[in-house]
Amino acid sequence: MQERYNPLEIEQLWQERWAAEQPWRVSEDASVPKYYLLEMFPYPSGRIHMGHVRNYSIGDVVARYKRLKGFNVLHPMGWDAFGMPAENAAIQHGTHPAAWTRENIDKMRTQLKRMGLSYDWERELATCDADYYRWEQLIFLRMFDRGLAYKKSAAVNWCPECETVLANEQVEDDCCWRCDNRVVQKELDQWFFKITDYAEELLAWTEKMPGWPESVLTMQRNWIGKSVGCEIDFAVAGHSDTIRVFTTRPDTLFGATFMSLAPEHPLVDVLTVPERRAEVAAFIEKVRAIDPAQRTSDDYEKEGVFTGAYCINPVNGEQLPIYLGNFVLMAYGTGAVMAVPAHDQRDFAFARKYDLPVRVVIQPSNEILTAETMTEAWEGSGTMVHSDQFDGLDSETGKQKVTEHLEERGVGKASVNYRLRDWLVSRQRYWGTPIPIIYCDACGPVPVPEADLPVTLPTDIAFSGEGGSPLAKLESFVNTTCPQCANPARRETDTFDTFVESSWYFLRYASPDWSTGPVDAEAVAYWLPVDQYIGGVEHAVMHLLYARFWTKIMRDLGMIDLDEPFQNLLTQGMVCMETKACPEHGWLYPEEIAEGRCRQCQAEVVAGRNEKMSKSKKNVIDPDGLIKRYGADTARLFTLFAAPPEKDLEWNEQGVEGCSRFLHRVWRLVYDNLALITDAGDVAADLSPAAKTLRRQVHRTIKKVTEDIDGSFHFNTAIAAVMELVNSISAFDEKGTAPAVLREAIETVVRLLAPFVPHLCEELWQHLGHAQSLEQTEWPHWDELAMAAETLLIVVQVNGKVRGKVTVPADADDQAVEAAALNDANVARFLEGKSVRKVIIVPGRLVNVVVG
RNA sequence: GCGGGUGUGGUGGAACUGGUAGACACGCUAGAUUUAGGAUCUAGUGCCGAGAGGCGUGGGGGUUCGAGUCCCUUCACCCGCACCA
Repeated sequence: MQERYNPLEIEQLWQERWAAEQPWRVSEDASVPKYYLLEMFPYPSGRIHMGHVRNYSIGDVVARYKRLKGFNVLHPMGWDAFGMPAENAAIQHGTHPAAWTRENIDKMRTQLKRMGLSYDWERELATCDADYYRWEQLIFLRMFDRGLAYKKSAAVNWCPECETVLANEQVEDDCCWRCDNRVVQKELDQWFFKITDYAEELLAWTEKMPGWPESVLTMQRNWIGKSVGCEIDFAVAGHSDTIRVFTTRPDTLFGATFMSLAPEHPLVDVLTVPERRAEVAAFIEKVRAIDPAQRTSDDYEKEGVFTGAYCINPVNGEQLPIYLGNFVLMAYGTGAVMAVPAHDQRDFAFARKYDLPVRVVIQPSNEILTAETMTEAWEGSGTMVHSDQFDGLDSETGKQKVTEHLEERGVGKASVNYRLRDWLVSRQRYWGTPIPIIYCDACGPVPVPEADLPVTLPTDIAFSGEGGSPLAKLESFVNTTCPQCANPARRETDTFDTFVESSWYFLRYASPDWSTGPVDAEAVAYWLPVDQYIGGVEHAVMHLLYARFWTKIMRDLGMIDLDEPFQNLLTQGMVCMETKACPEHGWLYPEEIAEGRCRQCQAEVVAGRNEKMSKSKKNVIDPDGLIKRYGADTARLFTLFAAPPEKDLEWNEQGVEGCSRFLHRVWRLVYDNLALITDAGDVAADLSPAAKTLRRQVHRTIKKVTEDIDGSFHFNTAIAAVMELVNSISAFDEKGTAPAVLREAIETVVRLLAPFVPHLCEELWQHLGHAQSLEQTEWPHWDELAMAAETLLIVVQVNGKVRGKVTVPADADDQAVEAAALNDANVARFLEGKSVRKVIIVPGRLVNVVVG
């Protein structure tokens, strides 16, 4: 054994051995309990970043721990390989997206292997493989067949200069990122998945997922946004049309004083009176340019325009003017809102601005509202007034009664609305899964026959960044024949949102080479659900909701028997770092800064905020350098020790040194004591007090580390506990007389650290004389007997302030503890001249003496 | 704006069900030692105070024998918001 710990050398050795032996390949084995551990797969950007290092280090600890606990652990890795960056690289550097992506995958695979992560690499998959996406196309066809995939018009960001669709990310201050021209909203025919059909089920299951963080479930519930209410039809005066509204407050119907329509509402054209057309058109044009999220915020100035038309309130026959409002969205509800200014803040603001009447119909219990004196809407409950036969009802009962009344008269019905919208899945881009549809002039949209799958993404293609999707310009791809009538036809050139690929990769891992369908149902039945899913909190809603939806789709298509894909979810925090900028050159990488100054212009660098590490802000640390300098074990240990996984991790390079130092200490601990413990026998029955104390700590540490890993993933405190044990072993001064206790202690350190720093521990385990790998061992057990203490330290307070500490036998009763506490010299000092009113005893912990 | 989080020493963080606030580590200070090594070892290190002691978990208020933890209120920061992945 070498005197010095040389991480780079031993890590290379063990990684070579792992590559040759592939110890983490698994197959189904009904005789062993399975454990499916999954970390969110990466986008192959080319380099791993600290977020990956953290995510995969966390996962690897759990994978290695579960194997030692006897589970058959599935721990796969793959690549979310489609996406915009590959296409951007093609536009900017002329590289082909496929080549760029493959190269990046190779680089990142090497980096992940360099970290010593225990994956079953045989199951590796990349979503850009036709063998993967062909099954996605198949599932799409079956969804299309059942009406779960459909086309409708939707607005996209459009750059008139580049004549191309822009992602939200490509829009900077309402302008195109490439040409800086103003972006407009354009209506295009788009593919949607009917996730709204599953809204109720997705919502209901959130009540049955105890393995998920409550915060994530809450976010998903809010995203689905179920609201119970009522649809009401308003006839339009002088027209045959009616306007349907959705409201959660039918009890306020008598307070409606006007109607607000979304600018995109289909009736706008029909209703608007000729003399107001110009004004209405101008208003629609203005609203279109604004981001919907912005225009519906409470802060945004409420604006509208009168159409000149009126509708009729079905309960009292009143004529209500019809306006367009910038705060009404076509995508939510029916795109029309009955306006009740007295009881809705947005309507109130609108009414005050356009001088429309306010009518109070709900009176709260603690004040009297009047339309003239109100400064904001009363949105709470109360008693119904000015509502004819409903007067005097409380508003909750009123909701029901008014709904019943409308239903009887056939002008309304109880209804449920969701905030959730159908999933827009088509993208006007090249680097994605082709949507398998053919457009025929005679037959319309025709699905590609399943036997013709996959529709392969062509590779002979040019990228300019202008003129829309490159696929649409490739005649050899576009031109085809109709599968139904054999006449010339055109292929769909849109591709899928990359969220589609990531919605089922975890199912494919169960049988990655299955060639007769998306998955082998038996393999899925064995491995799924994922027992532990780990990934960034930023995926709390979209990815995790789409994956749940897709699982239910595959279930309903009869492909799998599974309701929910992820049993337990751990959402890790982000890795953050302070952004730094030069007034001249903008954001700077750490290496572009020397002594607080910009290397280029010597200007003083301005520190920004702590934000998520991102290339655009240049506040990134390249894990490669870290690994090259300290080794993978130190990099892993540091990310795990710096913070508990669910919290954001603020990057601080200095802590790395400490972790490296600790591993050197562990190495020395073994090296220095090797001769002493090599021939140590069993632990003796009668131990000295010091040996007993060390042994007690050994077993308490086993318990602590086990519970920290298994229950809460609090690896930082697990590591701290082992550090404390190492400190105690170093300070143990009976090493020569109690070698068996010393050996047990040292071996425990090595075994407990194995999931965290596997290379080092395997190496030390070998030096400790074990022929078998640590992986063949069982996770250590703790011995309650060895943990028991003979004395306890009791804190003594006087009026809640600590005044002393006493040591008592572990079996002392309350009386004895109280006597010992009152006897303590410093405590006695504080009791002098005062009378004891009460003594509170917390067994095993504390005595509080209350004096007056 | 809506939704979800976070806030504790100079720094990262610890604290079981309301019971010693600051474990462990970084940094810093002093000393020792050395075959000068990304060294190691010993002691110290929340703030104020000579000390006794007092003060301290973003701010303000409350409940309690006792509050980082529970309640009310307020501030600051971070993440997501449907075409980034």
